[in-house]
Amino acid sequence: MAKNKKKQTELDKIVSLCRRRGFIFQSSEIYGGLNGAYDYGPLGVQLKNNIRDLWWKEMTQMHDDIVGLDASILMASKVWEASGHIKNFSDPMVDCKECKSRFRADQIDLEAPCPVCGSKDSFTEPRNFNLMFQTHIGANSGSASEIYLRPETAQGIYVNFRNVVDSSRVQVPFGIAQIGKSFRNEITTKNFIFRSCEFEQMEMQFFCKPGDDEKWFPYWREQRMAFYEKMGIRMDHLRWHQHGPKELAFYAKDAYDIEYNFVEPMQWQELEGVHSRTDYDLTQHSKFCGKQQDYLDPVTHEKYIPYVVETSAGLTRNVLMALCDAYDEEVLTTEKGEDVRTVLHFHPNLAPVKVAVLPLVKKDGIAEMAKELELSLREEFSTFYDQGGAIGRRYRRMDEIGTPYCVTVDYDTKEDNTVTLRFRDSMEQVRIPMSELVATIKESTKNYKRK
RNA sequence: GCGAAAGUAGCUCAGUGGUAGAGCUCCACCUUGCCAAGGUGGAUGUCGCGGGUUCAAGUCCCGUCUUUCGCUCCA
Repeated sequence: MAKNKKKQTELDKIVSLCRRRGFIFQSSEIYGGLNGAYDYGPLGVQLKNNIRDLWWKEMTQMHDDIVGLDASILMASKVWEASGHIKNFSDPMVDCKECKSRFRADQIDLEAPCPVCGSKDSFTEPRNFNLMFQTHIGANSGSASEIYLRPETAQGIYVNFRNVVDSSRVQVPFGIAQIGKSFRNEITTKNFIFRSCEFEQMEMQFFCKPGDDEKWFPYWREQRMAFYEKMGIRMDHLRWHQHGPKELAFYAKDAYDIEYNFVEPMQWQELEGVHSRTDYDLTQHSKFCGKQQDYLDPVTHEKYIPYVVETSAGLTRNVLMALCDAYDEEVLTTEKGEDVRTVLHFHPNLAPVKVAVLPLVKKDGIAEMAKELELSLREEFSTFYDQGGAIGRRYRRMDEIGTPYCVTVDYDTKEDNTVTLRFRDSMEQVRIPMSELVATIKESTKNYKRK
């Protein structure tokens, strides 16, 4: 009978909103659901695509020293041997038979008593947990055909380093950007889409001369943080976390994470990593494939294996961050009493629906006029037309999915071709000629500042 | 994967072995001249899934899947 009466956390509310309004659903829900996998609904996929497009534009279009790539998810198993994933992603684990606690075999003394319950000789034999998804390529399932779904996108870039250098007329220093899915057999999935088995990464590997990484590493840290400011994220919710010696991966020279202060109960969690990876990856691939993955400087004729500065952001995590950052419940005092307005303060560039067109009433040709206006705006913006229910109710529905602009057509529109433009954050409205709508919305988007 | 708790309409929940419920949402029509909750009508469920006990199971038992919290891990 003891019901789960724990109060709903901020994250619970966001999960609920995502489901209710069609942002994010659990995978395979009609079959009871699949742990750690999520489906993006009509609004969710648009939000995700908007973030993805902003990142891609920022990294490739705005930096002429970065080129794009889309590598295959399936790669030769040798890639993962070279990268160290096969060795390092298989953590041998032991369980205590008494208290059922689980430990990494390499992190505890197997001869000592269990650190949790103190039982002696209670550990199971170490067992491997490979965090990489494994499958077989080809019809035969022999060990020769064993293959993995990539656990990170970075290796797809490293193994194409020579291809890009040989075909693109790029010169070091330059970067390769890639967006794509990665897969990890996480033991525990947690916090909604924050950690899932299938996730999307937005990565850029910047190749530079050894030593120059000292310059590029701070440069990219600054660039990446500036990106979030452009996205309209509240900057007091972002911070840097530098990896201490113990956190640092064995190959990394230095590593910073951008952390975001997610809503309760998550708080500060990693959003993106900016890591200095030295020549580790290219050196490893040189060894394993037998071909030097090096670079010949056409000017100085120096030959070297470049150092790498990596920016690696989770697209999936960015979606959750955008939702958390935007989510707000405003208490409004109206004539009818107190009213709570749920609103997503997305930057207009992120909002899945940018402009809603609403007829004030359905009759007297108002609806037809509004529909026509909506059609004319489609070329410029993602639009939504809604004629159902009271006008205030329709505004609130748009607030809840983060639509920044609502355009209302009324009787005056028939007379003088003006419409009301209503702003989501301030709830203010201005009366403008229809002909100025596109320019006004674009201008407002450009100057958008999160309250 | 281990331990604990939970799963009933799109959402929040009531229903303690005897015909499946409420409020909100949603849809249609009316009303509505700019910020939710006005009127009338309507739709929605293999009570997570599978098995068992019983004349009878949403309710009791077992398994399973999912969710939440801890352990472990992490872009």
